[in-house]
Amino acid sequence: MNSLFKALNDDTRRQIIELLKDRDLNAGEIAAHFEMSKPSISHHLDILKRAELISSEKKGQFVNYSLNTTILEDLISWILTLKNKS
Amino acid sequence: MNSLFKALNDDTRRQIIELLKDRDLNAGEIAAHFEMSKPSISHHLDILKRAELISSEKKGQFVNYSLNTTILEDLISWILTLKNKS
DNA sequence: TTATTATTTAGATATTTGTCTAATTATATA
DNA sequence: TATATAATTAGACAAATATCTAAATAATAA
Repeated sequence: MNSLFKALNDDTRRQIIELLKDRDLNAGEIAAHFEMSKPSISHHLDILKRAELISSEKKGQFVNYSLNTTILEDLISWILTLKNKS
Repeated sequence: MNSLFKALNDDTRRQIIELLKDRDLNAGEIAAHFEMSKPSISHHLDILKRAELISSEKKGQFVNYSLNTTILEDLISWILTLKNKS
């Protein structure tokens, strides 16, 4: 869960997640949405990947990224245990 | 949401939240669960409070803290919008 | 093969964060 | 009033983080 919370604790990364909600995008397309340099975006993608929030697949020169919502189940479960006070 | 994600991005703070899930505790009781100094715990409590994850009430010398799950609704909503790809 | 494009890696740097000790504030009690 | 207890604030410092530019890697196209 540590890497998950870490990954979510950044506005740029949350925006990337929301971009990928609509459709898969390659690294360049993602970077185009931000004023930040490509290496910085690459770094954010790496953190999201480590948290398993996104996955990547190389297609020729491009690297396609897609959202991975499975890991969010764990987060929801954790939140729900808090809400159901025992 | 920024302060919420920030607050959740720390193991000690998540443990504090889980402690408060069971029952309200004062600052000293919370600190007793950790090896960390009281000022550090106080600092964590402040961050949790700013995120509205906990609230505090002074009772004599003591300050009682209690969990505030209302704010977690927003988090769940955000997660759910990600899961329902549009 | 050479040049171009897409992406990541490496290394530097400023900012943020978590932690500590010492000092302060506020309340309770002898 | 003087002392003890609970908690926070202040200030310092090391570690982590986000960002940048320059260099490296990989694939495509001339």
